[in-house]
Amino acid sequence: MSTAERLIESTRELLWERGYVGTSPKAILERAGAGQGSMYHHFKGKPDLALAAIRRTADEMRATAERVLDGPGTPYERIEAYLTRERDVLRGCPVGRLTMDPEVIASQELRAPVDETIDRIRERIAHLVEEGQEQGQFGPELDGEAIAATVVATVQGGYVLARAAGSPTAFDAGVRGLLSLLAPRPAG
Amino acid sequence: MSTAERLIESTRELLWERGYVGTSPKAILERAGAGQGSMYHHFKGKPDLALAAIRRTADEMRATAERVLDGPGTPYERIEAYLTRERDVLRGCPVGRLTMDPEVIASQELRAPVDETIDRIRERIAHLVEEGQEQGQFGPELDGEAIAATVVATVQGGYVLARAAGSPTAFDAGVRGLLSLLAPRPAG
DNA sequence: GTCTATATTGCGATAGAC
DNA sequence: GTCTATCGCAATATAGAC
Repeated sequence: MSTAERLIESTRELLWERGYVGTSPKAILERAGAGQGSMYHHFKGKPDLALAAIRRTADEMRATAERVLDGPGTPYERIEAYLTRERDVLRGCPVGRLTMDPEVIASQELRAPVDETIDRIRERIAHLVEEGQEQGQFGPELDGEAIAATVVATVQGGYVLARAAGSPTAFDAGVRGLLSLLAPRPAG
Repeated sequence: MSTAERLIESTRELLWERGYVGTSPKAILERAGAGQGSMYHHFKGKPDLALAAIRRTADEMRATAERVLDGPGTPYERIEAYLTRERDVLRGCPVGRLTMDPEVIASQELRAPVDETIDRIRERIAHLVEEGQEQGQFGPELDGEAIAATVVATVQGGYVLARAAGSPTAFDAGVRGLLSLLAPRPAG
């Protein structure tokens, strides 16, 4: 792996663990096994390197989510698959956690990949809910966009509950609760 | 307001805006209008001051939530009141945001008030769901603990969606979606 | 109790040798 | 391209005057 690659990968790990304000160039360099010069040769500085790392993490997460949401099964089953896919719950969401970072939120550039990724997933789920309605799996009274926001929020908030408690139990409970509310009508 | 009070209040504001790793003693002192000596006279250091601030914020949030959850109305109405109470959505949750802070999570002492507050609210909502079931307002197939986790997660995750988008719209959509799923059965 | 002065360490970036 | 050396400044804390 090239030095630039190792810098990006180290930054991704640290952004996930400690966020942007909690991640120092020094820590990145130590993890990547590189010196100061390498970083400033390949990147303009910390924000530039972080942007590359955030973009990659966001793209990866979007791909992972869409693989499940576009996979096999009924709309309900695909939403269920999205909600229950394996996650390292206590680590939190590498994209969502960035929204709690003041410097990410203050920067139009750093926030953009976060916004776009979450938005894309939300839209994909909204569309699935509408498909489910056409098939009679979900009631016609539901608003696809609103349900999609609830689904994504339950995941993102599940991480908060789990990390607060130091246990993934609450994440699983939140997902289970939502699935029980979403469960297809017997007529479905 | 005493110097110690001003230090705690300034710390609360900064923890909300920037988290623990993003908040420096210098910034606290500037906001409080105090010198280095005052802080180290009243508190053992940054962690000690942060603990006082977190405890107060957690206690306040718990009281605010319980005031609504123990207020008037049916179980559904009280959960609705909790979900729709006025919030400064783009600022995020002053308690929940701390779960994304590596140093808060690493410290048993700093995490405890966060854990206890979220847990208390969750338990109160779980109990409300069970009351609603006894009154036939919610279906007997629901699990109170799971629904409570979904409710709290929707709020916490709603902040994530809103901050990602730079607009409170998604928070409101998530809440609306959840309320539509929770809506009392017509028979209720 | 509060202040200023100071110590030590690390941050984020630059310079320039190799 | 990568390294070490260095810069200017802030983080966290201590010392000691007032």
